[in-house]
Amino acid sequence: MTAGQRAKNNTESVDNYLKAILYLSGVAECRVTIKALSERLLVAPASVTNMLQKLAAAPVSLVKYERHRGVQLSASGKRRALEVVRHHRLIETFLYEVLDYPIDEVHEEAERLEHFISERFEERIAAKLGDPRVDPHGHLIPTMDGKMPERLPRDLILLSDVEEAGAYLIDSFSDRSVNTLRLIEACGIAPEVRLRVKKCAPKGYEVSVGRSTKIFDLSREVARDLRLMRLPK
Amino acid sequence: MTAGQRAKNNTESVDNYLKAILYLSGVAECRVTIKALSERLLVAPASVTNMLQKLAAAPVSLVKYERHRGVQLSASGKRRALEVVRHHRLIETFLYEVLDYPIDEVHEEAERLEHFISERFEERIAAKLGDPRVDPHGHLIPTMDGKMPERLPRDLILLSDVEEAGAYLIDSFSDRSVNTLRLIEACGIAPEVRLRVKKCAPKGYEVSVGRSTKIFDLSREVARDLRLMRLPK
DNA sequence: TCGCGAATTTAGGTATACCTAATTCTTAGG
DNA sequence: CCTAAGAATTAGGTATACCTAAATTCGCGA
Ligand SMILES: [Mn+2]
Ligand SMILES: [Mn+2]
Ligand SMILES: [Mn+2]
Ligand SMILES: [Mn+2]
Repeated sequence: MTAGQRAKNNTESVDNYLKAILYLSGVAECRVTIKALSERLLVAPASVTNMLQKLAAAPVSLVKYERHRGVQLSASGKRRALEVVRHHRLIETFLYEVLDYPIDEVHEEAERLEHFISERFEERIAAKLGDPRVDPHGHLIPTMDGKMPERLPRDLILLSDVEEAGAYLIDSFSDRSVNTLRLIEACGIAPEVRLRVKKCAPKGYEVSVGRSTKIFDLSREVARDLRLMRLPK
Repeated sequence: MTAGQRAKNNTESVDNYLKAILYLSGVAECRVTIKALSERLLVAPASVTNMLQKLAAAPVSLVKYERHRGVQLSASGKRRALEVVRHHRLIETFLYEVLDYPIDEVHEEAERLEHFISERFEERIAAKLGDPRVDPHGHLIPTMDGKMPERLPRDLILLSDVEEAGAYLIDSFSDRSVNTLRLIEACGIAPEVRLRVKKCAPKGYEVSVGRSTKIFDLSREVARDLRLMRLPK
């Protein structure tokens, strides 16, 4: 990626479109609709169409776009999206581990800075952190060479989908809802920590965390933000 | 400063105008010409006039501007400029001390990031660094409450203005020229280090640094970037 | 004191990234 | 198989921050 190319393509706005497409297309990498992007980015559908046309028409096009049939990332679009996600998650880890940020403030700061740090900055914080594999929310960090690492095949389930009491391991949780994050932290919830589900009721869940026996009530709302790994019985 | 106000006023571009005015108006805070700003910011004079008119007309105006008579910072313009300079110098110090950046790379990174870090980020790196007084180039860091600290009254002189051999203390040096910075570092030059000037010739200077007896040749070019403190005899 | 050149300002234009309103396309249900 | 609701696109407009070229203003030196 030459300096010139980068200057033209990678504005903050473009980065955010690429990240949104990556996220919305999921592991199956299916086509993403204008409407979905419009909702995620809080931008009018007309603006999305406009931007996608530009991204597709660029000298080195970042998306595959066909009128009325949605978008997918091109190879270089995906490369850039993963680079930005790597920035985001490294920055979150750095803020949390080195600068002692409260967990509910790392996301917002990372969301801004991810677009403005240099390759050197990326390299230095990765080194400082010992090339971490996951961020403070348990999300995998794309590698230096631009690939999302394979996760060990885990039997993952959202807490909101759990229907029977039992023991689980916390895999990861959303980085977006400040309320959820505060609550989660108050319970001692963190990636790789044990979670015992005591009761599943329609309005919420009773759980205990780690080796503590204290019982916490988690709402359905919060439960949708919590991804668990089923433990073999 | 409310969030709304901030969103409207403090773009990267506005920040850079304010910093440039602060710098060019000097300690005497005299008026700055459009031409001087145009040259420092690498922007056409017409663009400068345009921007200054907007800054002056803003709901809370950032500059005092009168047609054909140059600009000065208003109280709030100065406050913001000093805040950005504080960001810049704290970031430089952080990159140098915590992330082990080479000295000649800190400025460029800081020049970008200074506009995008939050108050929390500022607070955390300042804490991590123990509220440093100066940056790695020896420049004073504005305080948290937005004032440039008084320097102890020092008898300062540029190396390029030195006319007689003698002993000096290095006060500070420019953060802008990568070439100068590399050279300076190779000599072991750093703030508060002793510099002995052995010979002043028209094409340059012969100096030794710290307790070393090794002689280095510094060009006039480089000498203009080096600020020294005269030592009492 | 007058005019000329430099500095500044005005006028008109570009690119990015948004917006709303009007139009067109797609497709699922009747 | 047709149609209308919803999705997408087009058309036309805004704000920021630049640009060049043309017009104006200032102040210094003859
Ligand atoms: Mn972002
Ligand atoms: Mn995260
Ligand atoms: Mn800057
Ligand atoms: Mn500096």
